Amino acid sequence: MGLTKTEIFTQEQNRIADLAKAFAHPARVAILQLLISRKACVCGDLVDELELAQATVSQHLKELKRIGIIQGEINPPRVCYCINPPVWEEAQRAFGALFDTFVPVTCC
Amino acid sequence: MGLTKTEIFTQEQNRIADLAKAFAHPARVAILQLLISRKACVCGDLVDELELAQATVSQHLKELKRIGIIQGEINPPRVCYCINPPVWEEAQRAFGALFDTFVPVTCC
DNA sequence: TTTATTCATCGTAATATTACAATTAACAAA
DNA sequence: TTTGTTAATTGTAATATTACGATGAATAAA
Repeated sequence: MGLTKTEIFTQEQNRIADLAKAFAHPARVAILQLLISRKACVCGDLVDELELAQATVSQHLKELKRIGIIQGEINPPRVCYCINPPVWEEAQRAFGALFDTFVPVTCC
Repeated sequence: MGLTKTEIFTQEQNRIADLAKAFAHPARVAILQLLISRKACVCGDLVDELELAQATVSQHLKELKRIGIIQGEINPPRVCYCINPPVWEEAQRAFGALFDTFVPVTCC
């Protein structure tokens, strides 16, 4: 099918899954890392850094914007992207909390 | 295409993306949470808990095993699953490090 | 006005993912 | 040996994702 049954999961589970998607492709990891390392918001030189077509980079940026973890400021003819702190911190908290719920136990 | 160009990314970026995939579907998040909450390793009652067909659950378990974040112990006719601590901690470290590299700056 | 630059969007092709029914495999118990 | 139970695997259908060329929109500069 390829169609996730979101209705049978909690809102939290669906949100975590969505936030994880921001990191679930190496190109998006690379984009996020670039946006962080160049403290100033990088624009389309992402295309130069990544060996991907401009349309492909734009598509990944769109997905990151949909999730909310980055924001873009139009500054014609350029667009300036950067991490969106509230959502970044939301992800940090959500994953941090999830990771912390596991306490190693002898098992199986 | 649907075919990720893994060769143009670093090993670290590809690994983070792979680890993120463990959390990038709400069913897998639910499975991981169940494996954690029932400290004893749950087996196929995952199928009862999740409103998903057995084959679907098995497929998600296979993906989680591929990533390495869970392990299964065959205990016929049952299989006992649990979190694989080293990989869980690898993910915790990897995401923790990534989250910490971002320091909020005024931007755009 | 024309031209150049940057980036989003559209269209398209190929592969991946999600989901499930049906089957198979592996074993315990009768 | 036969039967029952559990879970993996297979086959299949439908949707999603990834990637890119081409086009379009928006604006600055000439």
